[in-house]
Amino acid sequence: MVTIKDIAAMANVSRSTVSRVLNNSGYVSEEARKRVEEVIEQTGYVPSGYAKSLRTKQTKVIGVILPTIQTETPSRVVTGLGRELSKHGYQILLANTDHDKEKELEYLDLLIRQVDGIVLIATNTEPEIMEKIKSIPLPLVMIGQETEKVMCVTYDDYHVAREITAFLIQKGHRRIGFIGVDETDRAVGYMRKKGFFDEMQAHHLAVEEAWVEKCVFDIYSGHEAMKNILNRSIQQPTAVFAVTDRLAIGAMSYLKEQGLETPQDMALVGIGASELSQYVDPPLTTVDYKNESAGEEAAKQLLAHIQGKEYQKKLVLDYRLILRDSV
Amino acid sequence: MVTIKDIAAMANVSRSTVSRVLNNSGYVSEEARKRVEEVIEQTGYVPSGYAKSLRTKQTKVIGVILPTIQTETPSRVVTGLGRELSKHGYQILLANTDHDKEKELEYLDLLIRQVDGIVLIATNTEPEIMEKIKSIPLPLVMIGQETEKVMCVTYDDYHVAREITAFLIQKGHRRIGFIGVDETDRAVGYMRKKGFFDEMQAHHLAVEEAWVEKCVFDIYSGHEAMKNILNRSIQQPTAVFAVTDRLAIGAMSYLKEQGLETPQDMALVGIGASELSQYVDPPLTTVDYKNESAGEEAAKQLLAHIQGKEYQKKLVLDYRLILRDSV
DNA sequence: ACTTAATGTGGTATCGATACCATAGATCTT
DNA sequence: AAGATCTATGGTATCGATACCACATTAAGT
Repeated sequence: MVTIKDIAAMANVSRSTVSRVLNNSGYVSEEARKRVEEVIEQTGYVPSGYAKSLRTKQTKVIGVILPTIQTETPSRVVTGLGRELSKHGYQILLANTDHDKEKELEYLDLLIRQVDGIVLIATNTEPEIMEKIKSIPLPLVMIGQETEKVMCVTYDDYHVAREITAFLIQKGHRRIGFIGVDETDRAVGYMRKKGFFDEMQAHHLAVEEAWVEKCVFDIYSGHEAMKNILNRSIQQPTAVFAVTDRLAIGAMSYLKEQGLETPQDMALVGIGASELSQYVDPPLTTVDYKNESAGEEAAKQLLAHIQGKEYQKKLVLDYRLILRDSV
Repeated sequence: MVTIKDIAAMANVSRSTVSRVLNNSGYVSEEARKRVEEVIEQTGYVPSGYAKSLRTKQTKVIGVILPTIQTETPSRVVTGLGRELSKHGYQILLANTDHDKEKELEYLDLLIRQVDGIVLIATNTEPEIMEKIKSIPLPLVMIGQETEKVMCVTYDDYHVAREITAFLIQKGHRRIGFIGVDETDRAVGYMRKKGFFDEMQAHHLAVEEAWVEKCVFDIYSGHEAMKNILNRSIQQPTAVFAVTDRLAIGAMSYLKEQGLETPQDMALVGIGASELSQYVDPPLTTVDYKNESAGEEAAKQLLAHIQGKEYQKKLVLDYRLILRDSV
């Protein structure tokens, strides 16, 4: 492998001069610069990243910890992150936890000495992880979950839930079911649920226990939830609010199996604006969270922090209701 | 930041001994080991990855270049890659080209000095890129495209296309349309098309020009293709083979708009076994390429190569037809 | 013309780890 | 009992880059 030393020898200058050319720093004569650049061109020399990092304490790499890249939310966020980071010469080191909380901790430790900053697409806010996060001596931004003393880019899950619930009510629905997820996921599990119940209560509408289901994050789980709701309820709801599109689509597939029509027999809403949502039949009413922007914003704030510039500690992003035929 | 030197001082041993403890190499007395481990525990010391890399010439990082992570094929492959790589302590550096061929070249250069190996989820096999690839002094594996002298993990696109075409014919279809992509994508564009035409010819079935469309990789493009086929054909086909599920689903959405029934008015097949495919109405007949296995296999072969073990230069993976109601 | 500043270049220490060698004492051979 | 071998440890060079300083040389300022 060709090193800076070789380039220096071949161009008849010192390593220092080559380094100056490489980094466009200090004084270099046109003549010397040209010679060095030619040699670099000829040899296809690329500086060693780790040698550079060792000296400069900068890796130009951002670690991204996420639960999966198989669903649209994280993959969109990563796309946004990548787009913004690459503009500034940063790269992404991917740490996929596969929904394993242990690994989240492991990766945090592992990344510490390899990256300049960390983006955490979080799924839970348990104390153990929160403590670990606060102990990380590195700029870190959490996406999707709000926590004290940590940089966060979040969505307004509570008001989204209220708004979409209000929309169902406005459409005339009085008996509304709810398909949620575990509340250890504070944003998706707790806040969306709270928004739903608060809005229902504000309209003096009761929510029967039989109409409420807790799922994991997959389509089949939504299918089962709808089955449970229908089989268990004495008086059935006329609409169901599912906290993710995938759950709503699972629910819809069960309705279809039973020969029930959406929205006539049962209206449905989801959250996420997944690609699926517009191609199911009928197209699903949902909320666009603009995940790519979230990624871009997170990257911007993180880079600002790294570069010692001013940055926003908390950022709550905008959203957009997408009204389609499922209601 | 605490370094190996600090640990050595605190544990009253030399840096060499700490290094031996860290790497479980050479001789270390129980006593010394315990002292070192305690200090490491207390301080939360993590060795500097780049210092280590500089000395050992190993980064334990694999670069992954892909066109997007927003579609299921690459994201599944990356999941498989990650799963296998993390078992061996390797991490993934993600390079998203956003379908930009220029960036593919750039990233190849950029990664050279930062990773131990490269995985390329390729979309085209143009000479420029192929030459670059062959010049890379690093183990590299291509996924999804076959090329000479390069490690490849591929699918048997040609036979898949023949088989699924044969299936349509066996179901009684004689007039079959085709929605493909640009042939610079050799696997998806060229091989699948060739398989389709060869199988049709083997059955002495003609394919009218009006039934053939070339798309880009998105759902809307499939929608437009179906529109074109229907509007242009004098005698319309009774089935259409789309080379990806997304194209098929786009086509299906156009049929639905026009009040046409699948499969009665028009049968449809795709390739890819996307999650969407089972939740559209009717569920789509498609082919499962087991992308996660492809990722895992690619990782295994790449690691074998890196470790100087024996590895397979070419690997053609299995597939599975999934018969659903769209035919 | 003589100080001061700007330009250009090279030498050396250093980042934080590992590799490799030297050394010393304990244990084993024969 | 002398040499060989095993165990345990430390010292030093090194990986490939940058930082920083020292020193020329040239240009500018008064």
